[in-house]
Amino acid sequence: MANIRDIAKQAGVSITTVSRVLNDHPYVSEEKRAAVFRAMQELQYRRNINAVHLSKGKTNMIGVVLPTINHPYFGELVDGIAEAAIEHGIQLILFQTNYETHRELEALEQLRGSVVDGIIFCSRAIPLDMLTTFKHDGPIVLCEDVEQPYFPSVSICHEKAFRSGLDYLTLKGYERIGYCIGRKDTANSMKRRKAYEDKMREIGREVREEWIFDRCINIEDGRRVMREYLALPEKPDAFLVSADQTAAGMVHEAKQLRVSIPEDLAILSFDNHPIAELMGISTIEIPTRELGIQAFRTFFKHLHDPDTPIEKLMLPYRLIERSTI
Amino acid sequence: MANIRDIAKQAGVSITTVSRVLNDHPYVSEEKRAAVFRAMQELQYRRNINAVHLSKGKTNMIGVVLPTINHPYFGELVDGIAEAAIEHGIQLILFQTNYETHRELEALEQLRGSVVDGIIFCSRAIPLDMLTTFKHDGPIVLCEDVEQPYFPSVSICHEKAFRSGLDYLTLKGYERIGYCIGRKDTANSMKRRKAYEDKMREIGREVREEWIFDRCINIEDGRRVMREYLALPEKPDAFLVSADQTAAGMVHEAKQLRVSIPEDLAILSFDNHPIAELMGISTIEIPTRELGIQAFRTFFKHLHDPDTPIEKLMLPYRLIERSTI
DNA sequence: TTGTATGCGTTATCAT
DNA sequence: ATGATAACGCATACAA
Repeated sequence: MANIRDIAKQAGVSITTVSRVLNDHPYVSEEKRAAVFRAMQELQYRRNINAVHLSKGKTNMIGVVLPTINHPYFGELVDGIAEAAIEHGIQLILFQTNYETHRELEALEQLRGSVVDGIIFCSRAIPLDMLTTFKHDGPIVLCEDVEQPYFPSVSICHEKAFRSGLDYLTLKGYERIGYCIGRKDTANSMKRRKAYEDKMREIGREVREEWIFDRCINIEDGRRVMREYLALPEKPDAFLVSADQTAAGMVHEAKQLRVSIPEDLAILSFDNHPIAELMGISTIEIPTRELGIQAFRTFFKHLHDPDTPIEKLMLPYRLIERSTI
Repeated sequence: MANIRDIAKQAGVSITTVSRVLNDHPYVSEEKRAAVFRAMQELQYRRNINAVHLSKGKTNMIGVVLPTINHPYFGELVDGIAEAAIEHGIQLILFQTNYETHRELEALEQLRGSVVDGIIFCSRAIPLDMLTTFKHDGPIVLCEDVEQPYFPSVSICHEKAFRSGLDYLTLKGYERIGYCIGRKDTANSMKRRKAYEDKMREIGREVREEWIFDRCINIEDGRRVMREYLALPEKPDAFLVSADQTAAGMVHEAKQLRVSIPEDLAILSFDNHPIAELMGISTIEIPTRELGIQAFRTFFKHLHDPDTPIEKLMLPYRLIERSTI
């Protein structure tokens, strides 16, 4: 592979001049510029980007941390991030954590080792105080509804959204309400629990732990919930479900188990991914793709101006009525 | 940021010794090793991986080229690739092409510029002869059923699979068969067309261009096909559809348009993604995730032994009967 | 077992 | 407008 030195020799100019041509600097005569281009052509020159990275101390890459890419929510989110990133010539490097915190730490080490210029956490499992350790290694953006002054974040207001869902359910006459969340310990889930507890208090119902289902992320989880629902001595009459995928699994399993939806059990979920429309699931739309776009924009602002104020950006959600309520 | 030199000074050893400790080389006395570790601790040392990359001429990163990550097929494929990659400490960098060839070229330039050690094409649009130009810049693996001696590939045998689908349809009494494919010009699609033409000849039916639908990838495409189907003066009685997503859109739109499936129209699709089960779609399962795993393994073999013979790996498919036939 | 010297390919600084 | 040279941070052949 020809390098910048070979080009310089071939074109009869200095290395510096070649570098100037490479980087569109002014102050290069047309003749020399042409000579450099010719030499690059002849020698099939490609610049070694690792050398650029080392020299500049930047890579134009951003780390994207998520549990799995194979899920509509993260697929849409990354799609949004990628769309915004490509406009600025920034590449995405993927860190699939499978919910393991040590994988998140690996990603952070990459930030510290300047393999990436920054990180967007699509989902976070490691404690915030551990994260703050990496605060000065580059911009970190969170996609979650969490109270903290250290990192910018982008999300919907999960507490409000969950509350809206509960309001809608009670408005429709349901009061024996259970719910499903992804991971009990995430910020988003804690917000939801708070909304739930508040609402139960408001309508004079008690919180029933056996009506709360944890680890509900994909379709199979929904099936499991439905089977467990059936075994419940006292059953809820409605479920608020934090992901369309899970709701889809519930609806499908309900059909097998001859549970009528919404007669026996009403379901309201979140996301409004394509599957929700296909299966007629009532849901609260989360602008996932837009979330990704905004997450990147936020990252980019902080990348170029580290003094950008830490903001918590909230995007709107909206309820979509279909036939599971 | 402290560098290797600072550590050497602090620990009172040479740079080489530090490097040896860093890379787990033998022949370092315990005292010095300890001293180095202590210095690294004290100075909060992290090694700059870009420097490692430059020095080694490798990055331990692999480029993954695909049109969009936000689609179950590519989601599963990447999931498989990632699973295998992580075992070998290799990172994924994502190139979303949106089906634009210049984006694929950008990815290839990154290979040439040694930003990535190799590339897996989950979907390819640029011509093969252009691709061969990059043959010596690093291993390139294709996930398509294409005849060529230059690159290893991993796929199912689309011609046979499509033929199986057609056989099954005719066995069930359908002969007025149309089909949907993703992109007319891909290798996979051309294989399918061949299978279709052969079968039509075999059963004495002519190929009807208006029964062939191009650009069928996602759900919305399926809706479109269904509407166009309804406007057809003469209608097929069955469709072979190259993606569950599209089939799902068709089934959903059919319901709206009061077309009975399978009475008015039978549908057999490919993939067996979760949505196929949820919607009861008969489909031919493609082991997408396994495809990804094998694609990575193939890449990895070629990375470490460039003389590995170029192979075309074929994975099995299987038909799953549900209720759209 | 340890260290010296050199290379990796580019950018940046400072002269001229 | 152009060029010589010093970083950038690490790995490694070679010497000791």
